Amino acid sequence: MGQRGRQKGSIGVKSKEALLAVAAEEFAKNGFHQTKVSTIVNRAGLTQPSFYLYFSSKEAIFQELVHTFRNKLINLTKESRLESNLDNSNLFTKISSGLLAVFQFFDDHRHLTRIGFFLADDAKEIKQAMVMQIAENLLAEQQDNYFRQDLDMVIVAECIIGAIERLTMTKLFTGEKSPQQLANEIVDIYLYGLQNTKSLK
Amino acid sequence: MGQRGRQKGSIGVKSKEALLAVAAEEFAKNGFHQTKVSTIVNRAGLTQPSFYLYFSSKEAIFQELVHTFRNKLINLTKESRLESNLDNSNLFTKISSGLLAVFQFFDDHRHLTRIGFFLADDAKEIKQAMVMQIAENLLAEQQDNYFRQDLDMVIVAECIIGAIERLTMTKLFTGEKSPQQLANEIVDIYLYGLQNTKSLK
DNA sequence: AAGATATATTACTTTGGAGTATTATCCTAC
DNA sequence: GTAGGATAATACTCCAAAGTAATATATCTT
Repeated sequence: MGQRGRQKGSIGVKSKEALLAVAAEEFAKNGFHQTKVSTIVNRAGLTQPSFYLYFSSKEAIFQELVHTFRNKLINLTKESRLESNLDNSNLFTKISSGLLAVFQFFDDHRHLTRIGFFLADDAKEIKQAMVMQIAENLLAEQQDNYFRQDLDMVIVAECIIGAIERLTMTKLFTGEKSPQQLANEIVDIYLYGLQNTKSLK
Repeated sequence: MGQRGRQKGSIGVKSKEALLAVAAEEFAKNGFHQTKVSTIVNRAGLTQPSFYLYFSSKEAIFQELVHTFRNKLINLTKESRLESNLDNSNLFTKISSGLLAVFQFFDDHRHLTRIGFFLADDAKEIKQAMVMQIAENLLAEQQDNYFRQDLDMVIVAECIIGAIERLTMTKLFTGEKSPQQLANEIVDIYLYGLQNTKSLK
């Protein structure tokens, strides 16, 4: 238990990674204030001062996790933009695959997602950025006359992000639905609406 | 400033109400942990020990606010259920007026809403209850063949609550949109969908 | 083999902020 | 006008948890 001094080769990178991994888990489970530095270091097999060898404060390690989330998310966005250029499938599939990428990403990074998307102070801005990007895409399709002309696409984008938020927590993270299912169901609802077009009324 | 002893008639009810009002504002603005009991009592023109005359702990006053929110919301639900029975307008108006009531309520109780709907630990259950209720209503309309038969109404309800959450924060509380506008826009989107039915494709 | 450096520990300080012991003042009832 | 309950203030205690000073040990370099 807890050797002193320098370990073989590792140069402490392992300790830092261990701290980040445990911190992600703890923050995701308990939020920022409920999470104690002492818990993080204990679970990482270290002691308090070692923590401050790698991070200047509790705030700092939290921000590093938020940053990681944001960067990964930005990369995802870039990738899926490239893909969708090559994509000549129909509208449903096009939109659905974009959503799929998001849900898949959230599912693959549950802890980071809880931190960066739900807990962080900057979650607001992160979501705002996503809204803008979705609104932009929707607007393009609208101008191509795929969508109704009378809709405010920013509002639509807000609704979609709201739906994503909610379904991520209640259906994805509970394991009730797969990323693919959620992507399809959202597109189905938003594209075609609830109304029975063969309605008898 | 700050007389000692009993005040005329008031029996301390005023102090309690002042504390609740200030606490609602502070919690809504800064969240639970960032809010200090010392700030609450200062702003209410009292001192720390007086606080504990009315509430057993900081947690207790927060819970009382959450409780108030929940009760008001439940009353709202009861009322709007009565109204919708008398209502023989069309589908759009029916759904819209239900949503309007919710947005109107949130707008009228911004602090309580932030606390009970976004900050509280029980927010999850409160929303869950709303989802179930909406899902129930939707299901009835679906069985009457107003809505497509192939949709999972729980998922739809989740999406709608997500949209409500999001629009409440970004459009209602910022003053960008009125309750009526939001209610109409949501119904429009969800009922008819995005797709251009007169599409040229 | 001997610094030098990185990594870790033991044991401590500090502080913000929740909650309290005690005392004082005002109002009502008798 | 005085006893007693209610409402308030002064001046604390207490504790959890962040952060630090001083020190020890393992490995790398030459």
